[in-house]
This record gives sequence, C-alpha cells and structure tokens, in this order.
Amino acid sequence: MTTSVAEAVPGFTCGLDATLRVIAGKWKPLIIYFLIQGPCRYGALKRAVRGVSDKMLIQQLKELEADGIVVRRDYQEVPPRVDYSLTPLGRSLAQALVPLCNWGSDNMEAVARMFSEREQWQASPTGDR
Amino acid sequence: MTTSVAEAVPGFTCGLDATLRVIAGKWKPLIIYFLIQGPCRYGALKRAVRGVSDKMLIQQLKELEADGIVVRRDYQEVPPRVDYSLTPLGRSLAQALVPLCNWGSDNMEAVARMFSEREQWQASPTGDR
DNA sequence: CAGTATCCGAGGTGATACTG
DNA sequence: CAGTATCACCTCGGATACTG
Repeated sequence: MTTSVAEAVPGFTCGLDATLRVIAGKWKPLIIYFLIQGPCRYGALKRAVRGVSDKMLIQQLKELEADGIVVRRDYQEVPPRVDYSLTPLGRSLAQALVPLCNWGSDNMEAVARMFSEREQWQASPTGDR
Repeated sequence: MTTSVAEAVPGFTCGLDATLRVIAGKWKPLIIYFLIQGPCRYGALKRAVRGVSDKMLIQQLKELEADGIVVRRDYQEVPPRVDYSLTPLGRSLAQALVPLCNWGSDNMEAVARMFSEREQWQASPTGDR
C-alpha cells in the first residue's frame, strides 16, 4: 500500500521517524545543539561535547555534513584550521531541539533520580561503595 | 578505567543531554509520540510502531514506565487486556517531540534523498513502484 | 591542530519459540 | 492477547596508536 511518500521511503512512518534517522547517534544532537552558537573549530567542539572521542566526533560530523546539516570549512592553513557550522537546514533542526533541551532542564532532577534508582550505581561487587 | 562519579551519575552537560538519556533507544520517541493520541492497547501499539518486535516494545515500555513516562494499566481480564498511556511528565516530553516531528515532515523529501543517496536504496528488488 | 587507522568488547537489536 | 525466554548477530562506540 504505497499510499504516500512516507510509505514509499525506507520506512518513515511519520516526520519524527525521518528526523530520528538524521539525529541518530550518541553525539549528534549534542553537536547540532552546540553549533547553534555559531561556527566552531574542531578542537573547541571536541571540548564542548565532553566525552566524545576523535573517532566518534569526526564520524558523526561527516554524516551530518553528508546530510546537509553542518558545513565544514577548511582554511587551508598550517597549522590546520577547520571549523564547523550549521546550514540553514541544520539551524532549523537545531531549533527543533530546543524544546527537548528545555524539557531536560526542567526535569533534570527527576531524570537524574530515575537513573540513580534504576541502576543503583551498578554497585561493583568488589570493594566499591 | 575508574568510573568517576561524573561518569556514573548523569553528569548532564545540559538539558538536552538529560532528555537524550530518557529517549535513548530506537523506538522510544516513536512510542511516546504515538501515545499522545491517548491510551493504547499493547497490540495496537505494536501495530502502530511498525517494525518493532515484542521484545523491544516490551523492553522500551518497561524502561519508560520505570522512568515515569508511561503508565501500564492491566485490566486483569481474560483474555488479557492492557493499555499504556502517558503520565503528565510523559505528555510534556511528548510535546517537546512535536517540533522534531514537524521538522521531519517539513523536510522529509530532503531526508529521504540523503538516505537514498548515501545508501543507494539498499535494493528494493521486485514489484514496487 | 585536525584528523586517520585499527582493534575490540558491550550491548542493543532482531528472530524464533514458548506461555498464561 | 500480551507477553517471556533464549540465542545470535552485528553495529555502535571506546581505546590506542599514528600522521600531515
């Protein structure tokens, strides 16, 4: 029943589904959201998105670039100087992320509690408390 | 590597980070978003979130329940009758998902194109169109 | 500074079979 | 109908080492 574009495509059941494919990946939303602030050099981005490795950062950045969300600008300098920024499409996506961010801020304590309760700190058996 | 508290505790760098932990999982955003429409029986939910397996659906539902996002109501009937609905917290989260859904709808063709280009359609062998 | 290359393990995910 | 249980894959992501 190929009724709509949503059906014809690899499985977009709705707009949300489509969006999720673009922001799929542990770090993408964080990257996109941080870039709202404007162009950012690789190093600064890496520091901003804490915990991300070079491999992951580059990988996700490349995918975002391929998807038309970010733009990589290489200044062709020595030492290397590169920065990343959002495309108009990326900016609109970032804006859509704002409510999510606000929700997290508003409910951060509740969320933190969920996780500490659910995982019970995974109490390591051998002498950790 | 010693698990630092910052690692163990949701060391949320921002609200978005917190939110992402709640909706982490391939199906959760779809589940939450679908439940905006109101309480939904297990079977109906499974049909709505297309492609999800029992195992995944139940698993994610349980996590969402533990996180206070959804409520499971068991009618104690035979045959079994269970439905799931959003808590107030869940409803607020679902609302935060709306812009994301709209973004996907607005840009669905662009997104579809990205993926078809990137993956070359993964082959859809016979009898479509 | 801004990457690239490779190895490796965890666990997320799916397929299948079974149950009250 | 609404799950539960088990197996197996396989991708995602982390650690490490190297480069222009």
